[in-house]
Amino acid sequence: MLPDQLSNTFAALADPTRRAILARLAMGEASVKELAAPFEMSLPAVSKHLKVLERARLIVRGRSAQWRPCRLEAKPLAEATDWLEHYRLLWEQRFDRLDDYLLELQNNPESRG
Amino acid sequence: MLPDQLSNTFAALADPTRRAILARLAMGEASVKELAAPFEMSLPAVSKHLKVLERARLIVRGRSAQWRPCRLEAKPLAEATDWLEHYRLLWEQRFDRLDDYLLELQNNPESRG
DNA sequence: TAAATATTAAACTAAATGGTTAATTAACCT
DNA sequence: AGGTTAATTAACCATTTAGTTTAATATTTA
Repeated sequence: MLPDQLSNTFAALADPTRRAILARLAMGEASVKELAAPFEMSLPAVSKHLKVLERARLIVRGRSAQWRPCRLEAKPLAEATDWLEHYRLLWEQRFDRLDDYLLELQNNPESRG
Repeated sequence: MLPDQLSNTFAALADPTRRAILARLAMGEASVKELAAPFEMSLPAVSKHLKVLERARLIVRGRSAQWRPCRLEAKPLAEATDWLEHYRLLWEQRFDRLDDYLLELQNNPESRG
């Protein structure tokens, strides 16, 4: 299946290096070298991670002399957050109902059925 | 790198079939066959998706005769949501600051620098 | 023009993913 | 015991992923 935006976003988030890069970019633009600094892996490896983030549209890259500064793109991340938030509500509803049931059971054990 | 919980969670979410399964499970427990029904793929394929969800601890499986009902496990999903929410705040802060700056620039163009 | 810096491309490898079909296990029902 | 239903395992395949090292490209600076 050709992956949709949401799948690409979650796949991009499924790697600690890429999440750290996004966290850094939340502080503002940075060059590839700056982004690579905290990691032990090679520069091409970081470059590949950036390409993954770019293909998933989580970052955009500018150009300034020999640097290619990266900038966060918030929208797809917001969509992923929304998806999770939406289902969070459903799960919590379910747990609320379960809580209600357990509470009712305590107060009125005969209502069980 | 051996993947952490958060990476496993996002990786599990990076597939539309698995997200649909989670959405279904938000409505309540279901058997493998029930979960497989909406999809065109084979049962073993769905079984594998469930194994991915189980390994990522997004679901737990019970046992009842020949059925193995699946149930949603909310906690890791909540952690993923929290991660995104946390950074959502940072991004939005940044955009707020940018808005402020652009607004100030309009009102007082000489403040640029 | 030549050297240095920043970044990507190429070629390779090992492991993981997502799917298939066929066979197997486990529990139920006659 | 034998058949049916539910689900997993096994064996296989193609593609993707995450990393490596080496080489190439682009831009600034001396």
